[in-house]
Amino acid sequence: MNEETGLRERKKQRTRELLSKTAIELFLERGFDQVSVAEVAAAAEVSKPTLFRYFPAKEDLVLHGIADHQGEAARVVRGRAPGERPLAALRAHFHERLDAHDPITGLCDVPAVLAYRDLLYGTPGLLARLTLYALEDERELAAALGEAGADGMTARLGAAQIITVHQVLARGNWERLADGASAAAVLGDAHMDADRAYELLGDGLGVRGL
Amino acid sequence: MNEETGLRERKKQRTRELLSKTAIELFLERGFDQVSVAEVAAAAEVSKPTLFRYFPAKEDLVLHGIADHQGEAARVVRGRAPGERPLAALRAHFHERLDAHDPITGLCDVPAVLAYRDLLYGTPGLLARLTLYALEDERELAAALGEAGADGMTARLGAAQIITVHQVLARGNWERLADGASAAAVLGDAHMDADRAYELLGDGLGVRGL
DNA sequence: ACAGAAAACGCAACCGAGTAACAAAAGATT
DNA sequence: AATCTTTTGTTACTCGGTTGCGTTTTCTGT
Repeated sequence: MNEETGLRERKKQRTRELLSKTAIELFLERGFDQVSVAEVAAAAEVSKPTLFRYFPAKEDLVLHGIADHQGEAARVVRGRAPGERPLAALRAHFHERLDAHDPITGLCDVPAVLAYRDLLYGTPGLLARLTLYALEDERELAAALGEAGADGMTARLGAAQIITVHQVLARGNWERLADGASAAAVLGDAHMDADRAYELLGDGLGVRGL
Repeated sequence: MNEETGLRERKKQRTRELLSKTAIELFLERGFDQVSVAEVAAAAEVSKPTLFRYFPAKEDLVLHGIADHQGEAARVVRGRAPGERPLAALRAHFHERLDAHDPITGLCDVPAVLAYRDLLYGTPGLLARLTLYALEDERELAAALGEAGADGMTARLGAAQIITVHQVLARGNWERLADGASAAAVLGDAHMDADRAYELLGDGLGVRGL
C-alpha cells in the first residue's frame, strides 16, 4: 500500500535537494555569511518560510549531506563480524573509507569537495553545528560499545576518544590536501596516520612517552 | 606609570561583570532563549549597543567566566616538574581540582553552579559555543605536548583525547550530582573514574578489551 | 584648574535569521 | 467533478547584532 511513491513526496525531495544545492553553490562563491537566506530562497524559487520548512536553520542547508553519515561508527560496531573487536572493526572500516577517498576521511581531492571543506572549517557557525552532530554520533557509539560489553564509563570514554580521533585524522588529511597535494600522493601517509592513531587508541599514550 | 588602575578601566570591569551577572540571573530564572538581550541590557541599565561592545554575542554573556580557564591544560603541561610526564602532571592536576570541587571537573554541588551547568548543557547554542572554546584549548595543549617532545600527529591526537576525556569526566560527575547526590558523596567515585580514564589514556583501550 | 583629545555611551535606524497567521494553490480521495 | 488535506506564498513580526552620529564622560597636557 505504501510504494514510497507519490508525486508529493518526489517533489518535496527535489525541492529539498535543489535548496541545498543552490545554497552551497552560492556559499562557495561568496561565503556563508555573505549570502542571505532570502537570496537562497529566491535563487531556488521558493519563499523564505518554505525554505525554513525544509531546513530548520541556515547551517543545515550546508550540513544536510553530512547528516547522512550520522551514526556510522555505531553501525560499524554493531555490524562487525562475530568475535571481532570493536576497535578492529572501526580501524578496518576507516582504512576502507580511506581507500575509497571518502570525504569523511578528509582524503578527497575533488575540487568541489575541497572547497566545501574550506567552507566548513572556515565558518565558525558551521563548525559549531558540526560538533553538535558529532556529539550525537558519540552517544550512539557509546551505546554500541556498551552493547559490546564495555561498562558505562569505558564505553563513553572510548566513544569520545574514537570520534575525536576520526576528527583529528580527517583534519590532518584535509590540511595536506589544502597544501596542494593530491589524494593519491598522501594516501600512504594517511594510512600510516590512521594506523598510528588506532595503535594509540589501543595501546595508550603511554607507549609514546606521554 | 601604568599601575593597572584608572577609573575608566575599573568602571569597564564593573560594567562587564554586572552585565554577565545580570544576564546569568535572568537566564537561570527563565531560560536562555526566553530572555532577550534587550532585557538584559535594560536590567543592567546600559543600551543594547553597549552590551555588544562588551560581549560579541549573547552566548558570551554566559561563557565569560569559563574563558578564564582557557588554556589551563597547556599551562599544566608547560609548568610540570622537570622529568615529570605530561600525562602524569595532568592527572595529578585533575585530582587536585577534584578535591577542590572545582566546577570545571563537574564536581561542585553549590546550587548556583549546578543550575548554571543545567543551563549550559540544556542550551544547544551554549553547548556549541563551549565546544569552540574547547577546540582552542586543544590546539594550545597540542602545542605544549609538541614542546614536550611528541611528534606533530601524536601531539594532536593526544591533546584531542585528553580534552575529550576531561569533558566526559566532567559530564559524568555532573550527572551524578544532577541525580541529587552530594559532591562529598561521589568524590570517591569521581577519583576512581579519573584514575580509570587516565589509565585508559596511558595504556589504551586495548586493555579493556575493545 | 581648565581646555581639548580620546574614549565610551545612548539613540535611532537598520540588516538578517527565524516564526506566526492566514489565504491561495496543488495533490490526494471519493 | 467535488471535497479534503497538505503545501505554499504573502505579510508582518520578534530578536540578535551592527552602524552612524551626536553627546557625555574620562584622561591628558598645560
